[in-house]
Amino acid sequence: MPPVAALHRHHPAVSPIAVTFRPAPIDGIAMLDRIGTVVTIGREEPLFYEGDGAECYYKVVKGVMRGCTLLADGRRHIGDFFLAGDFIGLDADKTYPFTVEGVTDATLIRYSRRKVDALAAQEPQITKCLVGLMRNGLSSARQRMALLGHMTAMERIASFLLDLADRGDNARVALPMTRTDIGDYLGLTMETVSRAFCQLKSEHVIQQQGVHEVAITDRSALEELTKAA
Amino acid sequence: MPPVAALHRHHPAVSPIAVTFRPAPIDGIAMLDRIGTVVTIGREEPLFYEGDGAECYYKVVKGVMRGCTLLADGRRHIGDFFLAGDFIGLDADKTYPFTVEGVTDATLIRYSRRKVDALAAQEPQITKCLVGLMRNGLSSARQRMALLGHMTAMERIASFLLDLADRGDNARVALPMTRTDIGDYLGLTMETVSRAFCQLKSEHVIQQQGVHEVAITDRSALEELTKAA
DNA sequence: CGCCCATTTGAAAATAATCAATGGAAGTGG
DNA sequence: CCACTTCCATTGATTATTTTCAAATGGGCG
Repeated sequence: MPPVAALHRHHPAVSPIAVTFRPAPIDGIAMLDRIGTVVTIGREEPLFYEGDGAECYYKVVKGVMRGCTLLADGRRHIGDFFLAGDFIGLDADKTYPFTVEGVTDATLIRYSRRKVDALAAQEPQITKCLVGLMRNGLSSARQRMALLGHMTAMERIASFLLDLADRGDNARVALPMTRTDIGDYLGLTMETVSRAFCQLKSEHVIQQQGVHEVAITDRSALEELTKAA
Repeated sequence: MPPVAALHRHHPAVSPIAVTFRPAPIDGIAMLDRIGTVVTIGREEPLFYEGDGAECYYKVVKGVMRGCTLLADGRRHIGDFFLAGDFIGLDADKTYPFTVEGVTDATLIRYSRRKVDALAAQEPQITKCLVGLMRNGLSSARQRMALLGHMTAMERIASFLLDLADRGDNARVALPMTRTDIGDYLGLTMETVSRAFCQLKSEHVIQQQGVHEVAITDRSALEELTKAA
């Protein structure tokens, strides 16, 4: 149930307070898009590195990105997968706290933070909107902590699949990332991830169309597995 | 290294933009305090429950609070310990996403959200301040995910102790919460927590003055143990 | 002073990690 | 277009860590 990616979900349209007359109420994100520019990133290509000056926000339009940090002992932690609609960088202070790379080829919109701040100063809707996105990020972070702290391998995988299912073609789930990526995201090894998938397959809960796509054939069974959270 | 509690740290004084003349620049939090009221909570007493309408923010003045959720299988997850200076409820949308209870007797300041919003509409500093606090929350949530996903029991305990040490009397650490609380916070069982403490004690890394206070005698050893993150 | 609850300690069981080898798919270069 | 190479995924066996179950200890509070 914990949403896969943090800073997304255009939350239920902000109530349009008509301070000045305007042809139609404009959503905060729509306003942002006016100052955005398009960026494309290739598979395994970095968008920015941990420690880089955080000068921009990004929104994923197409493809999947991952945010990861290298731990002191060489292990890699994936903090988030960013799917279409997700925002990247809202939580950065002066510098980005993690590296972001393309899991697939991807298209993003880049928003200069300077410009966003300027716009936000005029349009309180923008700020409201960004704060809402951050709230969502905190909410999903909280759920993921419960997952990482208290769930078994199978429960984590089940949650992960349901999250992805809820964000796309319910039932047909794309898994563009590697098993290692999934492991680094869920706090498991690649082998454990693989075994969990195989078990779900053998129990006819999912079907696999190649390694990077699964069909959920028994959603309720998956939901049962996440009952721990 | 992951900060124990999320929404705190009066961040480096916001640059005072003198829009109108004012005797002295007033920090966002100081402005907030004017509309706050004091609340006291006893040990094991709830401040609010998960699902309650989120009508207030709180700041801890004295004592320790915990934010917890009950998982579907009966297990309990502690999302955060809130220490003096920490804010509670900033991440709530319509309702509080977790129950908050006193670990010790505690004193808090309650801020009506309605009033805060009204004040924030006039004073952009307030919003900046709140956004900064949320950013800190996201930052610590991220670090805690890495901890829960990738660290061993001993590494988690070491991180936890260092976090607490960094927030108080460096070296003399108060542990008002039970071993079970710590376990529910770190994703471990009470027994594992106890064993880790005992091992640290036997290795002369810490000393115990009763169950609820430890003295760090070898900080660098603790830091070494967290090298995984 | 005695009871109760949290903590500590011990032993057994379960879960996931690690080590190791095989299988397969995608991409490269001839 | 095919063969080769490389990387990723799967599978198996073993090991390590943590949980679970159980019992004993000890401190704090009435």
